[in-house]
Amino acid sequence: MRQTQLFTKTKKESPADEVSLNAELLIKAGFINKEMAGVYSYLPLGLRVIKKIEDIIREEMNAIGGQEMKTSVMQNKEVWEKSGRWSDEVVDNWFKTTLKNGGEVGLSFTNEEAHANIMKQYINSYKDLPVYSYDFKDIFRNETRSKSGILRGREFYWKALYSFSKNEEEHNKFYEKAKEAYKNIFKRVGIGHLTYLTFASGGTFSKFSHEFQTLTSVGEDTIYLDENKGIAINKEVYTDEVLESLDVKKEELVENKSIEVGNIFSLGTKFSAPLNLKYKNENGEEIEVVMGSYGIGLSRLMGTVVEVLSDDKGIIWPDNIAPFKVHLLTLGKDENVVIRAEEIYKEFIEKGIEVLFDDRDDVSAGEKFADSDLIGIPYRVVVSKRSLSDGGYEIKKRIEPNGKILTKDDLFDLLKANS
RNA sequence: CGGGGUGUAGUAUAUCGGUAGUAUCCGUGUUUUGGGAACACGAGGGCCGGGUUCGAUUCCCGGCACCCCGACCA
Repeated sequence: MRQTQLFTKTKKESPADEVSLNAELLIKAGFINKEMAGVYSYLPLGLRVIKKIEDIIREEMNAIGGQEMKTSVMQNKEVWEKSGRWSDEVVDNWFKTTLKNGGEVGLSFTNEEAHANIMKQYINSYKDLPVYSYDFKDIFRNETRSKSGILRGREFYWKALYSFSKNEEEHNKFYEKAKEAYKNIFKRVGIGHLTYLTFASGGTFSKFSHEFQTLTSVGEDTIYLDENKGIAINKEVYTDEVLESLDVKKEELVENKSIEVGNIFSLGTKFSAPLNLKYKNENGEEIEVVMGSYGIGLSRLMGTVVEVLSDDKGIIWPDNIAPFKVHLLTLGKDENVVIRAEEIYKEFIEKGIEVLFDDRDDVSAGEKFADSDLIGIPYRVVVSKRSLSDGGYEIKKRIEPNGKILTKDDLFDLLKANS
């Protein structure tokens, strides 16, 4: 894409009404637009990142048998009354509204009921199980206080998968697979090295739930990390008993602030019982379905990446979720420079390498570099009089201080080797 | 929901009870191009409602919005 065609522009000034780093950088670089507290629009660059994250999650969910669907945002009150979660006394952060005919609807704040209710239509026999359904969805929560940019919004984007299994054993097998899939996701998104499987409170049907916590000082959670074992314990379940059951020693734990980027949870029959979600086994007996829930906040994940990977110049996107792989810059209006840049731009496109081409001819070199650092695309390729007289194209990784001059063939070889 | 703070051009800010200033951004022109270029000219502003006052952007009251701390949540 040509930067002259991109309608967003970078801002030099930080927004006055944002303190959090993720919002500051994402707004300055033109990835998101703030609409109101806790509500952000995703602009072309930001949407590209969200879609990259979405693709990674989709691949991992499909790999463990997930089937994608899209559940409605408007939710049927009756279904939620059955599960006991319609009342404001039970859930106080619903966004609810009234229909013209007087009926009430709510906007999705979570998805267990929606999925389980659909499954009532399709799960009748043991032959129908297991089933793993998921969707990507905008979720609405009437938070009393949203904060930290896109880390905690009133409207946010998530993936939720629900597992429907015949029994505990079948459930547990899938649960372990989901755990591995989640590890893959955070690794592929680029924060695997900072993200830890964390034991948290489980509820009625299991001792623990599992959270994926990314270390960052802006996090809202406190965890106790055992670096060697690669696991952590949420403060909410940090007791001697728990430590013993997990075979970790207090002396080896380090307290950290962290943000929950995902969680997986055994639900047992908490929803299948009230919603009457049952199947018949081989003997014709009716059995309640065993459920599990597996969530990731994509918008929060994007914000977390920005929080933990940026530097003083701007964002540093990991290769897998960067809006583009290459940021191509021309310096100067020299005719030969422009011709060579146009040439290599076409070649990037032909080779299927995602490229943002800073083809602006009225912008100084310094400004182009500053913008490029702020936007944070992994590879910067410069075409200028100097680079051409030095023998080709300068390529520099965003995370490295210095670049090098390569011929076109070597440049494409390098990019190919790193894709 | 408790506590604290802030609302001035697109953005970031200054001053002031009496014609609202600067930077950036934007438009025009000339000269520039390897780390946010220079000059000239031009356009653009006081959250909403009420009160005090000859006069309010400024002071007072109410509302709304936004930020931060706490409680609560992916």
